[in-house]
Amino acid sequence: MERATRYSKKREAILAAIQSTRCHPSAEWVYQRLKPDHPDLSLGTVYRNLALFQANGTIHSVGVIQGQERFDGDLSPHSHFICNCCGQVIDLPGVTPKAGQDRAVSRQYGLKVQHCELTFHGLCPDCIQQEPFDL
Amino acid sequence: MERATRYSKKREAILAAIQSTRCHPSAEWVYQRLKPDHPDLSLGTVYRNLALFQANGTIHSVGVIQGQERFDGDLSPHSHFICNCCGQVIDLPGVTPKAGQDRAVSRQYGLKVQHCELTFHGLCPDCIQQEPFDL
DNA sequence: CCGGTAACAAGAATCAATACTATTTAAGCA
DNA sequence: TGCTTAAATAGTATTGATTCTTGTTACCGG
Repeated sequence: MERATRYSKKREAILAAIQSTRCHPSAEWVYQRLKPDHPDLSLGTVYRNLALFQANGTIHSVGVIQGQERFDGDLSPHSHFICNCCGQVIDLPGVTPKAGQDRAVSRQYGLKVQHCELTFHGLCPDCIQQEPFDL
Repeated sequence: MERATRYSKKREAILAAIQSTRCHPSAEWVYQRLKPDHPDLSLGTVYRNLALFQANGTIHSVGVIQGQERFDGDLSPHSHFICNCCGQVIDLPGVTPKAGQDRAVSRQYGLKVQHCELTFHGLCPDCIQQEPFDL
């Protein structure tokens, strides 16, 4: 009684788009990116497939930034920095939570931890320059 | 040339509502909570003041969960667990990132880290029971 | 080739969040 | 206390990301 997932060219293109960029795209970004090669692509299809990829763990959500959900196709352990000013997301490879912390939390609180994320917020190099005064 | 911030009974009530609960409320929750005592409260006022509190660091955002932004009036260092099933947020007091990691990231990447958060995702005790099969 | 169904496009609907405008009210001062 | 004025608000309209609906297309097994 498995729900089959058929092959689809659009779905493949959507996944490829996410996995081939480091910019942590939104649904709209993916849509605009694929539009030229897939003129009949629908925004709804992008949303549907992003949800699908997220559900089966193929991609992760970085969270909602300035009103739009942002995704990440890089599953290697790393953290993110999010600029409070421009909304840019920067990868922080090698930056991770304490080892075993997820398991410790699961045990201590009776939870089933499936994912753990460490996120930093502040100003990116570009925005630091444009902010003459502090904070 | 400072922009004065006048006293406002509604604003005080909104802050009190957030600080007096452990449920990490949304704007809508605060609105419904205060409605009985403040029949003429406007949802816009709730949003405006939540943004104000967030801007001056009186409250923090937990992030957007199931389409609604959730807030936290507890500024003590702690982390959160978010249930992927019911959206409940559970406090994890004492659970923190590695000490000094924010400063290390700032230095290493030339960023200005203002805030750092560690978040766990998975199933809460209630939802574990209702999920007979894994994940 | 045919029937069943996943995937899809297009557009409508939803709804959290924001913007707008007229009104109310806090705060300083005579 | 009464006056002034700009912040704060209520109420309503609007926005915009996301989801849903409907009818169509295309893949797959038989």
